[in-house]
Amino acid sequence: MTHPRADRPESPEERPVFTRVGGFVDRDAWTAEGWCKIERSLEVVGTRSAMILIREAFYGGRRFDELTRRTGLSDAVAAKRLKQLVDDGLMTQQPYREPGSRTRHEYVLTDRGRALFPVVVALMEWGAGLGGPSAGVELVHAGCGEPLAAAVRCTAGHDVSIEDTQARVKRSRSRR
Amino acid sequence: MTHPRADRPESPEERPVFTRVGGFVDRDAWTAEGWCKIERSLEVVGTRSAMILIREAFYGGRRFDELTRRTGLSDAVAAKRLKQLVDDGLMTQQPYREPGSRTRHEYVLTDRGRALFPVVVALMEWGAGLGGPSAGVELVHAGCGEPLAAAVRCTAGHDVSIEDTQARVKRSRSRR
DNA sequence: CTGTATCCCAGCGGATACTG
DNA sequence: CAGTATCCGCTGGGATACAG
Repeated sequence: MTHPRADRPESPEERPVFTRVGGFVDRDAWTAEGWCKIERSLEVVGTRSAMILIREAFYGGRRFDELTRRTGLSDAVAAKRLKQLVDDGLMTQQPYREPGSRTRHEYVLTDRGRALFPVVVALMEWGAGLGGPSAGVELVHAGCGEPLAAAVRCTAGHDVSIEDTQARVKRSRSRR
Repeated sequence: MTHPRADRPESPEERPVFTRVGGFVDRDAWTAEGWCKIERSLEVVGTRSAMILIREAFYGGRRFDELTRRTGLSDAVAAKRLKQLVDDGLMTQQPYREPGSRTRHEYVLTDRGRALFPVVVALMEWGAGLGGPSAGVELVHAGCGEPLAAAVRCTAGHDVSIEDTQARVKRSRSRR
């Protein structure tokens, strides 16, 4: 049943990608009901404005003013996207009172938003490899000062490379 | 100079994000010349079509037909995006000859494309947390069968959490 | 200061028809 | 089979003006 099978045994210029295991899906099963988890993610954070607002939130931005100015987004776009991020549960608006002034709201990341940490790090790392100015914000480990890098591991704790990755279809005996 | 400073020392409902170190940038420096590495990434893989074509390439898709059918993209969009991905150096087109038929081209990921591995894994993992059908493609470690997860580490090898992350501005004394 | 409302344009992505 | 060309609707995002 879980018997390894190379889908295209010998290919020209073998550049390893995931090993496909079992009968692999085709289009019908794919697009059927949002099976692809990447597409699901992109429906929420697939826009430029969403990702850079989240970046800015990780950098510590909280107030509307801060978030728009430091992202360079227009008020309208920022407001719309922030509302969507709140609706989607990535941020919440918390009342906040500065001594002596009236109550404000601050946007703070929820756990779901904070769970994008590896995504943000991975995108930053990959973007750094594209060339361009090497200046900008750099993320480092507070403990030792070394820069961060995204890694892939299995839940058993092993480091996993692309060659060691198997892609298999998980069927969840759904009704119908 | 690199003296730690909490930008907003005590905030309501302290939800940790990155510690900002040094004078933090503002909008002018930001948008100036593409300093943000995330924005740089998004200019290349910021569209839905780009990401899911790359996903499909990781799954082993190579031929134009395969890539369009399994992504559900229209021919036109797939062709346009694939051309862009080739131009941007994420894929190459390799001639490929099936015994007995004429020469074809296959799209294969370059090293730069394959470097998106952590991004893909991180997005899949995050998307799985959004709910929806739990079926679909699952990535596992071929060695032990356990599912993959994205992790963040420093180059010294320590696991790094959000709380242990410092964001600092790297100025690269650029000309002008 | 924190948004909302409107107008506008560019780009994404689908559908269809056509080429080599 | 592997695209290209055209048309067209939708949305993202900027600008500007206005509101609480």
